[in-house]
Amino acid sequence: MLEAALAVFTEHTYDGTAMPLVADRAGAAVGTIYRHFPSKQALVNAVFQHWKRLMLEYLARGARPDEPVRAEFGRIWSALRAFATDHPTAFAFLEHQQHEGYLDAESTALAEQATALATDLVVRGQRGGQIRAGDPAVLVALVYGAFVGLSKAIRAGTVVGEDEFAAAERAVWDLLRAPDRPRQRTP
Amino acid sequence: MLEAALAVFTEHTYDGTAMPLVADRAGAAVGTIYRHFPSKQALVNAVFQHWKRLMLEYLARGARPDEPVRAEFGRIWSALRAFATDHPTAFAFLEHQQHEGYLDAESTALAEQATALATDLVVRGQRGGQIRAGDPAVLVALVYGAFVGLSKAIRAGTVVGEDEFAAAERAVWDLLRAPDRPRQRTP
Amino acid sequence: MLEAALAVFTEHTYDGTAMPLVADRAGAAVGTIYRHFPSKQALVNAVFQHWKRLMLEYLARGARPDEPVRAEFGRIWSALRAFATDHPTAFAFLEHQQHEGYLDAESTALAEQATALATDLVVRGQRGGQIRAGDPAVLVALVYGAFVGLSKAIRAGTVVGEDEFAAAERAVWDLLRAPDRPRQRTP
Amino acid sequence: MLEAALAVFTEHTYDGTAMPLVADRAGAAVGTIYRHFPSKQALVNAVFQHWKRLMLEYLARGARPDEPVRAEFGRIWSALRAFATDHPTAFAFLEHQQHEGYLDAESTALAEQATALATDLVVRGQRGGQIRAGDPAVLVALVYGAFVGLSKAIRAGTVVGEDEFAAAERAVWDLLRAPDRPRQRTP
DNA sequence: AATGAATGAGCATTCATTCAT
DNA sequence: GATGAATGAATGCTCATTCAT
Repeated sequence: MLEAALAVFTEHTYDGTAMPLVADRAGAAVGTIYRHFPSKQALVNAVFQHWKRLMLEYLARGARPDEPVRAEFGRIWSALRAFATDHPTAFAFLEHQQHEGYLDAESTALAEQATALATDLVVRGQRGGQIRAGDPAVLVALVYGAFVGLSKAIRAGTVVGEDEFAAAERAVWDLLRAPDRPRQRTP
Repeated sequence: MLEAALAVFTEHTYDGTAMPLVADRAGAAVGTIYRHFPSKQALVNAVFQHWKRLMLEYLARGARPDEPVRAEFGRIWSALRAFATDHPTAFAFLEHQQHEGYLDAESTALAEQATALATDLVVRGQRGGQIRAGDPAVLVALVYGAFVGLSKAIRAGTVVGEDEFAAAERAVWDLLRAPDRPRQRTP
Repeated sequence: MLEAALAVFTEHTYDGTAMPLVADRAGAAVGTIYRHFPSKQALVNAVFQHWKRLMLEYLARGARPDEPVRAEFGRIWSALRAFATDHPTAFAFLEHQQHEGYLDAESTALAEQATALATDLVVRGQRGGQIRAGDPAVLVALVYGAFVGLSKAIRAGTVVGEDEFAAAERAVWDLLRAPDRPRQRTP
Repeated sequence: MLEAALAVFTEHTYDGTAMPLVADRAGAAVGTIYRHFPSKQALVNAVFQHWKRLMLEYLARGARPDEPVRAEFGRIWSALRAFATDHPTAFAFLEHQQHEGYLDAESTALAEQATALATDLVVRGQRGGQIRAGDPAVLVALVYGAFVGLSKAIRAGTVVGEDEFAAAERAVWDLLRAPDRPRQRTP
């Protein structure tokens, strides 16, 4: 049922989705949905939380304490990629802007958890000199934005192979990583 | 009226926006909107086209033929920044995903025009060796995505000063630019 | 303008007709109609009265006092025919049932005038023995109904030539005329 | 619900009838109507077909093969009378002109079926010499028109008793029947 | 627990009418 | 006098939600 709701919400927007449509897709009756979720809003939030949690699991998977920042970035990038590949609809749904209107506190908290994870990485990288200086929030925004842009392009039809994806990862790391000292000084 | 429509569409989604709401915001009656636009869909498209065109103007502004690629990137970045600063709501509206359902051919064409502009820059940069190899569509997706991510953060409350913005520009250029040869070879 | 109103009211029903449509057809602006008629209802009534009056003129035309009943019937039949031929749209409009909702007192009075004229003929014919006995209202209803049915068929596409029309007139007169005494009694 | 729809459509015209009005009359909510009929147009057609079919049943009732034409006419007349008496609103509804705009193919076919039935009778009567010569369509139009005119009068308040009705039937048969030969020749 | 018919507020859109130009 | 843009109530229709089965 969460599956069905995810599909139609992603296809039609929250406001553009009629409950009967969700029911049809789920192969259940409207009334049945209301037995499990008190309202449409509760349903989207359940959907959001379900997949955001799964995404967080992907991100946490294989994490090692004291992992080098560069490697951690690579692992996170791969995790995002895996999630977006395994659950493309879910990823599309999660990244849609304008969830603001109907997301509840728990959903918002979950979303922030993902951001916190990324911010933490950036901060550690900055401390260790591997990641360039500047507001971590800005860097996270740029990097996550880049990833979202890429996924959007993929969903829109751009074919991105294994190599291409790895190249993209390196490109984004170049966005993040501290510039070489010599380069900065010499004209 | 385009102003009012922009505001409410951005706040509430296309489907989430009721025409009376547009009317209220415009300080006009519902019927009046229908004198100017035959339907809600025509209205969003008018809004989309109006601001997309303005954005294209910003991007074209100050362009010089034979401008070096690095400089051109900087100018485009500044143009985007200027547009997003001057018309934050419009920028938010334009970058919303899921426009697909209701945009007409002309709107889509306009959107592609902007992408073409960016792709063109990337291709030229690749030919000249300033921009890294790879599918230009992927690079454009990453870069535009990064910019969108940044604007989203700004709209969400992150304060980004002049310096910070310039730093972000350099970071994104690092995403784009061809890596230094020596760095790749030496351990 | 009455012409235009007649046309659209006949094509679309009173309720189904929008004032802008009347305006378009009349080649005038909507406001202009309201300069001449205070409301849509006033307009239909003007239309109704205009053509009902004309129809009454047709019926009165060529009337002779002390004309034999049979001849008078023929003349009235021809008058109806002439009116329905000269102003087919007007005839169609006038004969539409369900005028009740919006016709005012004067329109109703005019309609009754036509009925009175026919009833008077029937009563005189009954007194003179040329027209069969029975409630004159019933006979008038049958005869006028027959004429309306015929016009409807014509408007629907049935082609009715001069001879056919004369034959129809004789048939309807047979409906009206007193049956021959001998026929009733002798087998 | 068909009952309620019939009532309001007959009182107010198709275009003049608002769906909430139908709902009120049916003692149901607007949405409920739309569970049973996909649109207002579908509703009128359902109403039309329901009663037109019933009327056809009335007409078919008691038909005998090889029934003499005169008797068949009487039976049909009685059937019409019975239908118009049992279902006066339905009869009024069915006979309103200008159904053209919204009736669908099936409704139209049903209407033609009734006409065909009458035309068939006339043709047989003409072959047997009982019914006067001439375009059967014209005769059917006159006769059905006469019946409609009568019903209209009745609905408008004219009281028509059993005898009166039988007399009307004879009068209309006189419209239809072939004139006596002798009458035509002798002065 | 599941169903889906019923509800009525709400939506996009139209239309009679007004009124500044 | 004529115009047609503006108005907002009303229309056909949809949809989140309820509830008897």
